[in-house]
Amino acid sequence: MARARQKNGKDRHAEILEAAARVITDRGLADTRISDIAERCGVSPGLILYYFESKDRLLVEALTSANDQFYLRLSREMRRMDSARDQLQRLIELSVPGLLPEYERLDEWALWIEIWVRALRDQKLAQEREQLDRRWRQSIADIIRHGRSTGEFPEGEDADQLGLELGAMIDGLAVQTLMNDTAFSPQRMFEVCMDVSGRLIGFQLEPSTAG
Amino acid sequence: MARARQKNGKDRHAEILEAAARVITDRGLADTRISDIAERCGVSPGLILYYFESKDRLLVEALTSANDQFYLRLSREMRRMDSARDQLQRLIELSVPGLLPEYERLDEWALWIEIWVRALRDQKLAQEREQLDRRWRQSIADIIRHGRSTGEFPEGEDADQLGLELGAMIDGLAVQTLMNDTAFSPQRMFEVCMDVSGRLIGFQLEPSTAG
DNA sequence: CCTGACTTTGAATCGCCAGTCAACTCCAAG
DNA sequence: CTTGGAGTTGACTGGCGATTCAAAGTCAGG
Repeated sequence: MARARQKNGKDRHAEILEAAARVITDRGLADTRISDIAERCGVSPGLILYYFESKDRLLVEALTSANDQFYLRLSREMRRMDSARDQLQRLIELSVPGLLPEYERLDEWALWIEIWVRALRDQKLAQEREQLDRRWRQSIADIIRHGRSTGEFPEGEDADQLGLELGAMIDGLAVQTLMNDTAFSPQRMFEVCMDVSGRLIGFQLEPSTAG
Repeated sequence: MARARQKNGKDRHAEILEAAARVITDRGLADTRISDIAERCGVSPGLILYYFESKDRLLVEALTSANDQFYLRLSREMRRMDSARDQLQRLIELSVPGLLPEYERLDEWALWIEIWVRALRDQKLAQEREQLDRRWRQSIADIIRHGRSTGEFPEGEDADQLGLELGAMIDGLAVQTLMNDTAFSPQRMFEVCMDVSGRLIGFQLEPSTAG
């Protein structure tokens, strides 16, 4: 019920959310106008407010739902893999801004930073953010636990703790990478993440690409 | 010359920059109005634009100059200490949002996130940011080099590389902490940072507070 | 072919705020 | 005392953009 598809088969609600996420990525939250979103959907500005109570609500929903989709994609992939090491590698790959062209990445990280800024003053968004972040750390911790149960990884520090540490490092590095720091390429971020993960979790890295 | 003090001894330029930084911290970059800044200075809105070409320039300058001051404070403190371990600990203390009340911290990190967001679309600010960040990693790397030269720290991975890794982790954790994540206190961040630093650099942590 | 609910439009309204400006204060120098 | 320039004020302008709204359009069911 609730939000059914239109006659022509489009789900306007979702369509607008996606357009909004794209516009935010392009222009930044602060410079996103309703008419930009409308334009991207090929509809009139009025329609946007027909589907969303206000610009504010729309933007917040767009930010979180984009993140949701990233998470869904991630966990779908994780489920398909047996090896914890492969899972970890894939998680890192997906986390490096601009590493994989395949998914026409709309740079989730840019949205993520916008969430941070806004969550500082928006109670509701702050809670959502915390939820999303918990899930993110959890994914990492789960991989570690999985690896330990299969013997791929040695026992060691608390997995949740490691999830926190690695998650934070990935966050920090992703920001650098997103900023296009000249001292820093996506490839480099990938290597650093794998390397530090190896040292903190306690497994050996294959030398180079495929040793 | 250039920017001399006023008759009454005030340096309006600096005064406005500081007020701006404060307002940005309170209200967020997006909701900062010229009149807010004026109000905080106790002057009329017109005066703000008498001293700064435009709101935009003022805001950018406020963001970077606040960060500058953090750096100056940091390096001043570092110079006073001999022990690399003490330096590292102090650097981390200063980096944890809300750990030290002493410096009426205006939460540099909140400003830092605003810089990230804006640097994504502002070429000039992007360059400044990179400069500031380089300095930040450098500070960490310098401490490590210092510690190795005195024998406090063992030789190991490239110091600049470690600076990058630790810097990123501190960034990531600082964001979590700033967000007031319930799973996360300033104290906890401090411990995690010290712990991971120990493991990555290769020194032993004193057990607990003062072992 | 009607009817009415759901969609869509685009023009009109409305408040807000950056930036402008003419006038005023204050002071130092002559 | 002047005078001139820096500093300061606060009212005013202009444009922008969120939101509203009345008028159309579309379509399913009767």
